[in-house]
Amino acid sequence: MEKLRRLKTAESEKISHLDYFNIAISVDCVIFGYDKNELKVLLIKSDLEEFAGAYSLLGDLIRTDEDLDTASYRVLKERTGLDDVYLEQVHAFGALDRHPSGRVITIAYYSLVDISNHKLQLDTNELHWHPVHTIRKLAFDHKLILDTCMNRLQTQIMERPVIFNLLPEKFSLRELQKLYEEILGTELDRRNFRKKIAVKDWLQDLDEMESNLSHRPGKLYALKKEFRHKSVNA
Amino acid sequence: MEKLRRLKTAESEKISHLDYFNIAISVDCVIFGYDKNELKVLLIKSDLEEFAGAYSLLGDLIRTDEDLDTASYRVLKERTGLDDVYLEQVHAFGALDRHPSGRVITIAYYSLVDISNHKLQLDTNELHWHPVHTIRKLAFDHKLILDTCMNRLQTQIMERPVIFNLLPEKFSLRELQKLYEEILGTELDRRNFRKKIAVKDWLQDLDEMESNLSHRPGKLYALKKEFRHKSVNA
DNA sequence: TCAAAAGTGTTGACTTTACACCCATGA
DNA sequence: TCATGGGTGTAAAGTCAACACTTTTGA
Repeated sequence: MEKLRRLKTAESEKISHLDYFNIAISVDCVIFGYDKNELKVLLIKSDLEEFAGAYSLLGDLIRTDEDLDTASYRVLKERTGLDDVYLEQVHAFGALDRHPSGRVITIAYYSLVDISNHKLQLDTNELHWHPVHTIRKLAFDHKLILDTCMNRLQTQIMERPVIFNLLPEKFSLRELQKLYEEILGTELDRRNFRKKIAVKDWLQDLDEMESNLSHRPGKLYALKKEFRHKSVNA
Repeated sequence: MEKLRRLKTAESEKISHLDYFNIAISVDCVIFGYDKNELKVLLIKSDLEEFAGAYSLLGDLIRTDEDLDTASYRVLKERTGLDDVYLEQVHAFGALDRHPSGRVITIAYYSLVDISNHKLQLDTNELHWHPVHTIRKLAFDHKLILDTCMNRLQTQIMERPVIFNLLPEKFSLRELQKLYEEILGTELDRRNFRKKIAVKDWLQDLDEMESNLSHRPGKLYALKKEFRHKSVNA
């Protein structure tokens, strides 16, 4: 009762799979920024007739010679000129009808950029920052993707030092707290917040103070060097 | 300085994208089972010459007419005959060299099945349950995928009632605790464990007892109906 | 009567929350 | 001198971890 089984070679398998090579695959990036106490996301006017007037996330088809993370870095770099951003893969979306051009499966990433420190050329290409809380609908399934990434961001900021990618290198605890409150949608007690952050031991005291304020200046901090990672995998 | 911009139609975009339709996309399922106090994963002998002798996860290319979750359900059903399993998407893997046949991006799922309750026809197709802790290497990047899914499982069981998909409908608290310990790789205090589970309020007391044991029988419980979901999205 | 596991509460350590006053700065 | 936010500690509540004895069953 022994069974003989022919081993396929990779090459023969490739041929038998050719049928399946007509699904396209893309990355879409939820690019978060923080400016004037508001969490924002970078959107572009959709260039598809089907979604005329609607905004969409920034994305592109994946090229055959780049892996997933590389593809999303490329999208970010091409669209914003930035390459020191935080990137994290969140989820794959593959509903049959999610793209009117045909079958496109997309891998969603969120990324965090420090708006203030970078001057994007936004005016040139219909690219704009939109306050996250004002966004009601987007092209494709991008609202769902945005919400999924927003949830992920909310859980991540409690667990790992990612939020600092949204801030300038030097920041005060007040600025940090405001950002937490904006992302979580809650108010936090100042004393308890400071204790919680102190325990995590993420921050370096810079021995510098804020300036140009109409009130008592606070100390400035920076994220400790050992936590400055640009992305997390798996 | 107004700019005129031609809107593409979905159809025209499709044509310009044809170049990109030569990346294949698959799903791979980490199918966990629990038997004889061991967490196991269902593996198949790789049918690629390049990985002769190695085992791999169960996966398949995605068909053009099925979405991601459907594809992984299909893989499960085809390979195991089961369709009442828990499935959850975990991560997309897309390294350039992860598949010797060419560019294949895979979406990894983990799934949980109750081994005892289902008789798979395992002998027919080189499909076997392997104790998770004994697995050192797998074909492709499947060891990485397994580890990623294992981590996800560990965090999920603390937060949501997913673990019950590995158990028969009726189980004792001792069986449940053993399973937690096996997945987490730790020992748990019995009294504290029972308190923790009680607080979560996931269980229905069946007013039945174990039987055929050579020691004092324990009460039997079942997961409350409202928690019996077969998968979670996003 | 032995072996095995069921069932059950309390204490101390730790963590989290709520809360108020004085201080430094620029307008 | 006013408005704004900086900086700080404590007490009470809640959560978590450690720990032991009696009971039930079948062999």
